[in-house]
Amino acid sequence: MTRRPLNELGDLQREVMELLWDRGEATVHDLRDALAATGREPAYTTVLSVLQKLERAGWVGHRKEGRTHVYSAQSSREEEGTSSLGKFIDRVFRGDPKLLFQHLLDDDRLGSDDLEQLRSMIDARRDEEAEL
Amino acid sequence: MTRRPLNELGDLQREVMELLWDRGEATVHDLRDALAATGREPAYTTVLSVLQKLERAGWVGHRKEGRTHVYSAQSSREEEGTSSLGKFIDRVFRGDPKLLFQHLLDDDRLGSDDLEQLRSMIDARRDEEAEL
DNA sequence: TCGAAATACTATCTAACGTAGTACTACGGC
DNA sequence: GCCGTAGTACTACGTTAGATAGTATTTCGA
Repeated sequence: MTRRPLNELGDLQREVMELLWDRGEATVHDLRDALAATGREPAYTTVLSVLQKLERAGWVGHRKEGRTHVYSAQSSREEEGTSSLGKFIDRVFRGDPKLLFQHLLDDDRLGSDDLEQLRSMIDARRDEEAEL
Repeated sequence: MTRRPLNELGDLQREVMELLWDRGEATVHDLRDALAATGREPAYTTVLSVLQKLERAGWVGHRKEGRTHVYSAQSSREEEGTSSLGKFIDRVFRGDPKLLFQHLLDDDRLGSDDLEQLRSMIDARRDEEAEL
């Protein structure tokens, strides 16, 4: 079973993953409370079901603490971001990251400060490569 | 009805869109033949159904030529790429394009030539901005 | 041992894709 | 003018997945 990328998870699933990534680990109750604070108020069993489904799909794992299950993400947000990004580039930009980048630049989502930062990031990356 | 982003279309739907973008326009038969060439062999009515669904969702339009419908994309691949990218960044990188960019760099999907190109792209973009 | 808390199991509703069959329409040849 | 064929419209089905939540079962602790 190939797992769907992060951006294709359902809203509740993604929110749960975000919470787990932020907290490291959490019980069903923790998550339910956190969700309640953001307006959603899912039933306890709803959150549990979501977690169990995420666990079957390999997104989360749990350990036992007494009788309660403490859930945590199986992979980092960074890893999921990367893998999700890869699939996204394949689908939308035919595997060409430069195309994506071009869109990013054209999209004036980035100010000139941002552009400056990007340059530094590229340079840093290049230095890293030079060291090898 | 908010249209799903490009990366969330089904495989057949996305293939059809790609074909339309490549060709400008095409009939059901054109598309069916093109798909057959790539291994898929959907029935004529399947392709038609997909097109009709895409049309309802605003992805494609058609004009009449005699009794046949000639389909074409309603928006450019560039536009769809951009809008799709926006949603993707929101979902996976919490709205921060720089985070995405960092992933791109770390992912060694890009060689040093590519990095050089990115720098030029940034500079070009900066020059554009300076002109305003 | 008994009750409360937690999880496991199961079910329903909705939406979307892919697939394709059947029904209807209209042009073009005879 | 009729009829077949090509084309589209309509409809249906199977599958998958998410969101939701109820009921059944287990187990810890007082």
